[in-house]
Amino acid sequence: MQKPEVKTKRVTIEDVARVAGISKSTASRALNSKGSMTPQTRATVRRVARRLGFEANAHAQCLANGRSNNTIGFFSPDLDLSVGTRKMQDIQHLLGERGYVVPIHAFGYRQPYALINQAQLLADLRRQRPRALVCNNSNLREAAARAELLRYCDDGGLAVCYDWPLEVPCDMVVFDREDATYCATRHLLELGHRRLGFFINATYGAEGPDGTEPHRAGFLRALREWNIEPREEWMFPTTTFMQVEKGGVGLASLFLALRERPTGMCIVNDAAALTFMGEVGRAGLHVPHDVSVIGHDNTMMARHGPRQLSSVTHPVLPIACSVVEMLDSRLNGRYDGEPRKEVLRCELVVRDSTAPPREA
Amino acid sequence: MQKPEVKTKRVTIEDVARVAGISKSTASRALNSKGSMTPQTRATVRRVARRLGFEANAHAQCLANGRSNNTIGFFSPDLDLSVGTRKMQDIQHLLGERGYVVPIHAFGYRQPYALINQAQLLADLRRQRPRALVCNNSNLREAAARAELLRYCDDGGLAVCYDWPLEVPCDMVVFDREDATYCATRHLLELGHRRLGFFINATYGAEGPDGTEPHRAGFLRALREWNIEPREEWMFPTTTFMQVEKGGVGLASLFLALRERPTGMCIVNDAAALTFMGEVGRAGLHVPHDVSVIGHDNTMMARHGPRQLSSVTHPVLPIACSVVEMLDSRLNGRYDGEPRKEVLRCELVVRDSTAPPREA
DNA sequence: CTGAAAGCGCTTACAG
DNA sequence: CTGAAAGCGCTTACAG
Repeated sequence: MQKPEVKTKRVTIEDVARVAGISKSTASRALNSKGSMTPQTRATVRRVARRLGFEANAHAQCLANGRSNNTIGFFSPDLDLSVGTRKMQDIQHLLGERGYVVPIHAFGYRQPYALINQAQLLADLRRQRPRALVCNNSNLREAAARAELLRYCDDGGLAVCYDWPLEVPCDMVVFDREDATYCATRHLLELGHRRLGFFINATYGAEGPDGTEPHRAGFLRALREWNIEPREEWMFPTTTFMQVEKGGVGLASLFLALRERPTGMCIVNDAAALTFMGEVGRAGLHVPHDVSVIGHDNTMMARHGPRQLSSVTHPVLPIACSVVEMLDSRLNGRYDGEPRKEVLRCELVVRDSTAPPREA
Repeated sequence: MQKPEVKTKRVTIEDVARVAGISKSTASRALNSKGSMTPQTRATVRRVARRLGFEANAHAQCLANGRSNNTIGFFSPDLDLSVGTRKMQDIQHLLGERGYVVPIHAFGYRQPYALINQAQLLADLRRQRPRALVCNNSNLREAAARAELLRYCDDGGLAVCYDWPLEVPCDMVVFDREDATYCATRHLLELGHRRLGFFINATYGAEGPDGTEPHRAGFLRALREWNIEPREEWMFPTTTFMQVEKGGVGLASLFLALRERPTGMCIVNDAAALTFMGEVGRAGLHVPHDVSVIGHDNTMMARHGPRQLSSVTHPVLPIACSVVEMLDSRLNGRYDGEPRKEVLRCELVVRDSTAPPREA
């Protein structure tokens, strides 16, 4: 009683060996370019393998080898539509060039982070026994998830983390977010703004190791340097929209409802900044005359979109290169020392969404 | 001579069994909730496993089971910053809710597709023996890659493809792109435009099964219905920028250099449409008075950005739901018949980037 | 250069 | 309810 799809038996290395008239051992060596043997034999085995359509079972190989040799797990709680994904693209690509397969274990914004069991997912990934791990830990919220990562490292697993400082004994590339928002805010202050608002979307709102959200910290530091007291009602509430653009829409309505408004807005994320500009513009306000806006990340849309947006850069490619270089040096044994940490910073890009305030 | 990191031997199910004082077989059953046994025993085994930090080796399980039970491979030649990724988010999420782990094998835009060996990557994925495969085949260009997919299906592998019609015997959800661009173009025609331009970025330019690119085909069909001859110089050359926004910038400079310009532009991709609007706006043209613009996908930025953009929707969630439903019904044996095919369509969303042409 | 054998870590009939 | 044994498909010392 066969099922409609006759699941033909998979061809194994044993089949290849039999047809080629040699042993499994030799077949394996021929296929993996190991040991020495007659070029003759090697060629025959390969030909037979091709003809039979042999494909080594990756699981059996991993089991025999102890560790999968060329797959690197990529873990990221984020799969955004912006710089986060761009970094993943770059890292995956650079690693791909070096011969690695890098499946991405990421999670989009369909639901609040709280509902995703990050620890479980990391554990699942670890059970795959990848050769190494690349981990974007910027939204690795649960302590349990961090514990999983720590455990992976303690077990001798090779990992490189990026984007966020974390107390894990592995190489790390961090982007100085505090500094980024500080730079953005300072730009507004230097233009003469004294009434400043701040907004961040929840998807960017992970907390730093010291318990404070770094973007907010950078904003407050700049204000402190200028001896300005932050105004409660201008520290706009973090929204939990999974689509950051919606955050900008909500922000605009709060802003417009205000009796007394800031003259400058520091918004952590270009997309949110652009939708904010769109909404207040349609409400009759003029940017930058009525309100200056500075975003974060310096995306393509900030540069070339319908309205240009001042922003601070997010060093996507440098971060990716550093991650890959660190990983590669470990994989090749070029480096075998203490965990390294590299910090990368933003640059300010001024465009016409920021100008001195009207009253100045 | 031990290496600095003493790679402690991994704890196996054998260790668990030994400590718990029972056999491997029983330990396995206890951990996997199979067979029947004293609640006592089961509890003991689980406790021991937890205490020892046992984690089943996924490869060994797959090998023993014949097929990995809960990982579904997700293959996509794209990892964009728009609807493509949004669909992946949704599919991954919906599948995750059903208990599956869905690592994404995708490839970003760092380089032209030509340089990526899709066939090799698909073969690698297949060697992982996933429970099933979800495949976004919209940029599955190489015949070799298609052959790999076909082979996977022929070998009895379970797959669901989406986004693009392909001659593969598996369930399929396709978005009618020809129709989408037809609708967008018709909107311009109905407004009275007769001089129409068309632009598509290479990343969207895969060809349909009949050898024509469907968006272009939809554009031409609309023109034909209105008895309008397409003008060579207004069929703007497809650019190969990996970042679609740049496509809009290049398009703008070509457009501005034209002696005689179209009054309406049909642009396949909102991001490109928005950067186009930005660039021509800064060159002194007014949208929609000097030129009407309609995009594709109806993204958040089209709705809430600095300039609102008419667009046609891309049914992200419906596509994702259909894909998951089809897959789920097969996995659960609720359906076991012939390959199914579902076609989804766009809706037109009119905003203020389109208006009747000046001369009308 | 090549082959027989052991082993990777699990699961699952098959006996008891 | 539980255990001994076979087997999943490969690789790699170890002999020859």
